[in-house]
Amino acid sequence: MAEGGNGRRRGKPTMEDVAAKAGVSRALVSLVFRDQPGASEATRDRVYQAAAELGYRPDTAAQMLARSRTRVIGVMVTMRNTFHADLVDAIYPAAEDLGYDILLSATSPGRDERQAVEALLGHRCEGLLLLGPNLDPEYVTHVGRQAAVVPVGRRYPDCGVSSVHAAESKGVRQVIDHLAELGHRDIVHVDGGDRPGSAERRKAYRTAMRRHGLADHIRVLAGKHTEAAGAEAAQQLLADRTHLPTAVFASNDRAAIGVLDAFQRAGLSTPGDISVAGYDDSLLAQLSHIDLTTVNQNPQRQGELAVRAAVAAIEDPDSGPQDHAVDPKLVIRGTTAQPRG
Amino acid sequence: MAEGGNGRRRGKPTMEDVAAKAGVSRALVSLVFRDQPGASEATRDRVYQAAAELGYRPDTAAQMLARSRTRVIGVMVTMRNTFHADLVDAIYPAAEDLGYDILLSATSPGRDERQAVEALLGHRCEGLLLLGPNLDPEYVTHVGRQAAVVPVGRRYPDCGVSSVHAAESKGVRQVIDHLAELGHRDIVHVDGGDRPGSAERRKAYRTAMRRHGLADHIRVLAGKHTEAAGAEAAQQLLADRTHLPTAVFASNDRAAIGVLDAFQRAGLSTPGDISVAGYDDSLLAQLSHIDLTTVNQNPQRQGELAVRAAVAAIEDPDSGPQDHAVDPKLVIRGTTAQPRG
DNA sequence: CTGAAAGCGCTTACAG
DNA sequence: CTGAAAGCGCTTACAG
Repeated sequence: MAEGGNGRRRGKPTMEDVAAKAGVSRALVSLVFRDQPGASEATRDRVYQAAAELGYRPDTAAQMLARSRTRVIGVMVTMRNTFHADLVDAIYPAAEDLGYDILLSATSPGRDERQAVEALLGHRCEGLLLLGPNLDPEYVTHVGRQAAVVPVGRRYPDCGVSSVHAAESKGVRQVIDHLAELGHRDIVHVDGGDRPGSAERRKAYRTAMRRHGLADHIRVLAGKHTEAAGAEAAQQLLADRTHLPTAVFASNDRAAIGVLDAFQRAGLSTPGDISVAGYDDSLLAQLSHIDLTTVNQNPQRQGELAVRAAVAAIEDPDSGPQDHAVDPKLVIRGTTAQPRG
Repeated sequence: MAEGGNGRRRGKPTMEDVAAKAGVSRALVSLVFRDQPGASEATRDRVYQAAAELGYRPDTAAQMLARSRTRVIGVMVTMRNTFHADLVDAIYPAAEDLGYDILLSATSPGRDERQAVEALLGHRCEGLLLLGPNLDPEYVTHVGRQAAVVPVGRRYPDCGVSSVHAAESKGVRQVIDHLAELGHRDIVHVDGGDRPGSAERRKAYRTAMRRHGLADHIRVLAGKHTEAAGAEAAQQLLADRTHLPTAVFASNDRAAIGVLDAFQRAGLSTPGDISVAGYDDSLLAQLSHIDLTTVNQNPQRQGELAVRAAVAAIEDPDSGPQDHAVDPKLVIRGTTAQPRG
């Protein structure tokens, strides 16, 4: 604030300026800012004081260059994805703890995943967290040679990279256990087609049904992780009212909401007439008027593990790739209950 | 791919390596990569070829440092905010057109707006787009001296910064015009308390009602831009069924959805018994089972203008601050219709 | 603690 | 086009 100037100050203060003002050497200022031993408390104070008065802030680009290390972890995200938002919430503090800086690069219409990744590589990220990637394995392998890549939410076996993902089968199993314990037998699964995680969830559904001796009740309807697809599946069920299931397990929350809505429009009440469960514990599921029973994938833990995995690979390049499976948690809300009768 | 090595390659290729491989000078490589005149087509090809074979990519940090210009625009965002996502979609291509790089910094629980901004300043962003900021004017003024700051969605008069925001009053006016033309007179407004844009929308509601000679029907209920607050406001209305309005205009979509839900639970149908309109044209509003009449704030245009405003301020520091008001557009969907009668 | 020096990977003139 | 040079703002070791 001791600036007094008007207009934008083009020449920003450098370490040199701080050193001059504090009456110390440039090397000492560098040392103080890096929190290294070798300066007395009094000197540190003087340096910080001078820096504050000048509005000095170390230049990240210069630091990166001089260190030949950036200490930056890049994160490829999709803004609209609330699960990614949850992950990012966990990633920032985890990175800070380990002394790393985070750079976000978003995919969006007109900016594909590769472009987002290339931008991060240009910034010389040492680590690269790929949230819900849809990149081909060859490319991931290639990028994995330039940075410590950690896909989150999908495994890339044989690409030489660590990954973090939810233990899908455990989440699905919890859902089916929950429904079966309530007394449901006719439990239909609306799947997510080729969407991430769908294949695992479909398979886990079959397995869990069999475990409960409900092999004969296995029934999978094709879906797509959209509300419309969920509604359509529900219409299919409603077409034969005499054989309505007592519960529907959808492959994600959006599809579950479509199912819910179609049932409601058809005059069925949830969970009175039919129970519905989703997957993701999205913001939508949490809305009080939806109040959907669903599965939380523990993004907090996944984000934290992803950062740690990247840092491990950066700091010890000889540590091999590791797959981290995070246990999801069933969240019981208002759309599941005992079947009528 | 001509790498053949195993394990992560620590020493990344530099311009020097490319020059050697292509058999040209370092300066020439620099020139080619910056797309400057002074190299023949054949030479350019050779350089690009060599770079591709080596997997060379210019080091952003080194470029920034050497240019004493970063050509980077930082963006402070909130991941969970879909409006911000829409803005970011527009910001990337707009920045690329003008030759700028984008750096995203997210706010999140445990990482406040200042922290997000400071991180961007550390990366020497020349421009700073603040999406839906809640920073105090003093701080904005201060940051505005270090970079070309452009708040989006809120004005900071007297802070010496340009801003981009929606022409709230025009959006509200379109909603009230629409409802009035349908024949509604009892139009209640559920406001957003102190949330961004709420004050303007509240005021515009009153003005628009007066324009239609509906001053006596002005009625504002306190809200909060949440679904719960919307539901609560609806309960208040339902408490006196004999004086139910024919239409409700909520200050944002989430509140509108709360209103919708409370009415439905009370056995009222929309738009049959009562019309409901929101604001934002969020993803929620677009869900087919909600299908909410609302106002689109034209994020595409706002994002584009924000980038342009920042670049204008960067490249011509003498251009004064400018406020850009973007016209919103009414999106008529299924929750509004003629009142019963 | 200081002070001088080299280097990180680029850009930017400049003489040839 | 080349080639040598200075500089961007730091870090890093090193002799004193």
